[in-house]
Amino acid sequence: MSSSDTKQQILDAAEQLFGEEGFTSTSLRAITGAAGVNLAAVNYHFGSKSELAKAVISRHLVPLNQERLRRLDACEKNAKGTASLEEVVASFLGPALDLAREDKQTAGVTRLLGRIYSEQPPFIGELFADEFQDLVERFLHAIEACLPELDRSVVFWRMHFMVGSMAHTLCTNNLLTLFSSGHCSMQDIDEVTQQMVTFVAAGMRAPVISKVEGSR
Amino acid sequence: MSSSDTKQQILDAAEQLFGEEGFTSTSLRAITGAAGVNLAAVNYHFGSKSELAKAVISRHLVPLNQERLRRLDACEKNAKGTASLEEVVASFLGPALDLAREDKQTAGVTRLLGRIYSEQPPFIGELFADEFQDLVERFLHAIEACLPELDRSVVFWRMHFMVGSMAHTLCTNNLLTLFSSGHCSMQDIDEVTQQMVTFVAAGMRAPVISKVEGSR
DNA sequence: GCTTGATTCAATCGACCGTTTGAGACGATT
DNA sequence: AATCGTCTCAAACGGTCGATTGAATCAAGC
Repeated sequence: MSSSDTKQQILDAAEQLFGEEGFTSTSLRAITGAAGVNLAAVNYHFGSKSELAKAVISRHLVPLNQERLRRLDACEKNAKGTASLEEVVASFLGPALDLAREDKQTAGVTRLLGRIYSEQPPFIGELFADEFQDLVERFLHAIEACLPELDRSVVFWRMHFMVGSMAHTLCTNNLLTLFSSGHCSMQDIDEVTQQMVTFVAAGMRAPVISKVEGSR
Repeated sequence: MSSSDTKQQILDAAEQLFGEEGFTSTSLRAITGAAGVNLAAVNYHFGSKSELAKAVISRHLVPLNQERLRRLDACEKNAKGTASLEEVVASFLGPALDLAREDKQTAGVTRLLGRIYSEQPPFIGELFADEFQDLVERFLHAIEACLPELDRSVVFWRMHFMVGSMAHTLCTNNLLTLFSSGHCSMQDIDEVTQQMVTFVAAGMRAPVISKVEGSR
């Protein structure tokens, strides 16, 4: 077994188990056991459990965010300037839901990516600074271009709600299946994407309530 | 120190630490240390760490869901039948955000309640069956009454997105403050509530895209 | 003042944790 | 054939974990 084989086996097993049980609840012994490699291999190849977790997340998060920007570029280019709000929202949400497509049975990556927001191991902070700063700025401007009448702070809030809808769907879709007695599931990713884009775009377009009216 | 004093100290400390660090990352020694009680007191008063977690969550979740239903009843009664969509949505979101009001500095309950969806300790399953089944049904019917043209499955999805926006805001609002360079924060809960209700209600009202149009 | 039940306490249990070690296996290079 | 990195392995390290024990403490009832 070559070096890279072992690294891949560890990454695959860790991704699965981190997604199922969370970061702290998953032991290196469980990971190496599932991967069929020696316990010491994690520290040899990755240095520590935290570095392994970073590697697991980056492996999918970096290409995901690249694809988001690629799709945003594409639809801005098509529109020769300002893309439609639905296209912008779909550029953000679509690639994330696409990850759930191949992942339907195991739900490893899906749950993991949905969970990175609410977990807060020490390494999460730097991850956001590295991977999300540019992304947020690009999408902020794209949405502002679609909705010029909105204050920037309102756009921030609505982007926050968009991320919440996505993250919640990625990591707790089984809950919805339970409550809906099976009527709603992640079987048809295209349908989920359409539902989410429709909801979020409409929420983004909501007229702002003036402060005077809101507080009387 | 009386028996109930010790129980309260433990509940308070556990709530705070579970919210900050998560369930598995928080040790009984950290909890009893912060509470100023003996380590064995947790197992004596609650039986186990899991039972303690259930008690911590129920202490706030049960009154929260009661308040939601109380507010829903109130606005349905005022409207003599069908309440407005904004009122229904506010009945669900308002009480949750109100918890963040007293909690601004410590963020114990807030983060904890936002996290119960994405964490999945073994006891979470029964918790949903016990505490959420009725609630979901009541709000489902209230929303369906406001939006009779929507399929039930669409209403389920949109309720799911509403819960996602709320949970994400409860447990990761510091992230939004970071990205928005401090322009958005949870300082003014009334404003956050209004932002969220506006967004969610507009998302709920979105016209459904017909399947034919969506797939061509 | 003694008894009784409820509570607190220090000490300890076995299990599991992440990490480290040093010896061996393997393949490529000389 | 000997050498040298790269990698794997069993074993062990010191610590922390949740849970339990049995003795000490306390308050209330008689």
